[in-house]
Amino acid sequence: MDAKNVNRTSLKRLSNYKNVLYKLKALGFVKVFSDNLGDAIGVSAAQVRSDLSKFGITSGNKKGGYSIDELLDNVKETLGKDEIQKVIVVGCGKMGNAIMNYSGFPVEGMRIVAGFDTNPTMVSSNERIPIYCLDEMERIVSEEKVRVAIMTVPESAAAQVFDLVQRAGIKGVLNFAPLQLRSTETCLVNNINIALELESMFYMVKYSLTRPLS
Amino acid sequence: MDAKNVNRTSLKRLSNYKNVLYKLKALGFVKVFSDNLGDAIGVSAAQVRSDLSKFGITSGNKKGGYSIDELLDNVKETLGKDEIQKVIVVGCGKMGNAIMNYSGFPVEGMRIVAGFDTNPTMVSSNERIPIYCLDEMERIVSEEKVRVAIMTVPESAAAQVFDLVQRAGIKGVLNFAPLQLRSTETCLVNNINIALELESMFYMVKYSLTRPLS
DNA sequence: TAGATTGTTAATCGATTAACAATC
DNA sequence: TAGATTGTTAATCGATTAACAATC
Repeated sequence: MDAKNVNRTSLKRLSNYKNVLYKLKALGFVKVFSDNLGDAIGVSAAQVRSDLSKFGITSGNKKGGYSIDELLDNVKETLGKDEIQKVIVVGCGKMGNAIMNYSGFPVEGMRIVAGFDTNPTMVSSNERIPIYCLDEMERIVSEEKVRVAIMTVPESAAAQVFDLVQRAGIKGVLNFAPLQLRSTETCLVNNINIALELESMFYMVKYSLTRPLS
Repeated sequence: MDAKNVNRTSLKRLSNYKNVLYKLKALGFVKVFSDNLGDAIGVSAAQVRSDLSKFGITSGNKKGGYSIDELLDNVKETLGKDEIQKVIVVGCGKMGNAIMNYSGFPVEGMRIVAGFDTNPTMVSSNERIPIYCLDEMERIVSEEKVRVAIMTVPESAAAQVFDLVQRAGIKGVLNFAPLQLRSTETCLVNNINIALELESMFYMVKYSLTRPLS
């Protein structure tokens, strides 16, 4: 695999291919062409083949396309879906609770194991997920071997909580706080700023830039 | 302004500059250099100047840098923050309610005017925002002159609701449903897929790709 | 003035696309 | 076999960065 070209964009496409493959499989399909996969997520067939090749997936059959089962296995293995991916939610307000109850996560392979809050008496509406006090984070993260956290805290708490999260040994953060956190040497941050997304949307609409977004 | 280079990435950076400028202003600063702005959001000074220039903002002063007030006015005008930006939330489950109560939106210039749901008897925890039945969408959107919607519906309803949203006259959609919607000729879609973001995060962490994300 | 910073142009970098040999 | 599709290489495209003239 050509690691230098692997970036968030190509990874998200790979995840997307996986979703499409599951759907095709559910519909009873057995084979798929790069052309079909491209159509399904709105990219070119060349892009699909280039992506798969980049991740070292070359199970395609000239003329015959790809076996869905085989391709799915390869993609799942590449994305690490062979093992269960644990994640914690830090900040159990409305947004944190919404994510803890989010139905869009794939059933297999991804699991929210705990929530954390300054006020842990608030109970997850999803009773299966325990909520702890922030200062128990290091213990739980270590015990459960969690490496990824979702941060849904208010802006005012974000910087301080990010320190805590890093000290707990978390290696990757999906940050929903409206504050751009910077990746450090040991912890990777992916910022999702809803206000920013919305603002860019207003602009695009205002100037009728109805071309597809990247 | 050089519209052909305007894309979501540069727009989000512009929004980011605005946030930084507000913070600097609050701290009592009067002047700022492209170098400072770049540091603040983690891009180069050249990128900052290139962005501003692209949006037709050339209020900089050689040697003196930029006046924060003047630059802020220019950025706000470019982003259309001179007028109030109305938005509706379609799907008032946990995620929809979390967004209706989201504290990260700038106080000025951005306002959620209504929520919509198949079951409109559920009341917004934020009492200021009324919740209507889906079939009232066209009327409200027209009366309130809304152009942008946030979609927080289950995957199973997404395609159908997207049709409804388009028929109501919405021109831009921020989609949180775990299903990639495609932009049409008249309606621009920005997909935010939390599961996808999380999955790419797992991968990056797994291979210790702790380089900053794009 | 001398030093420093902008705005813009040219150079670089990286990602997407087109083309095509290999081959089922 | 002939036609079609992969995997990869080369060409293209676009975005970022470096460089620098203009100038405060």
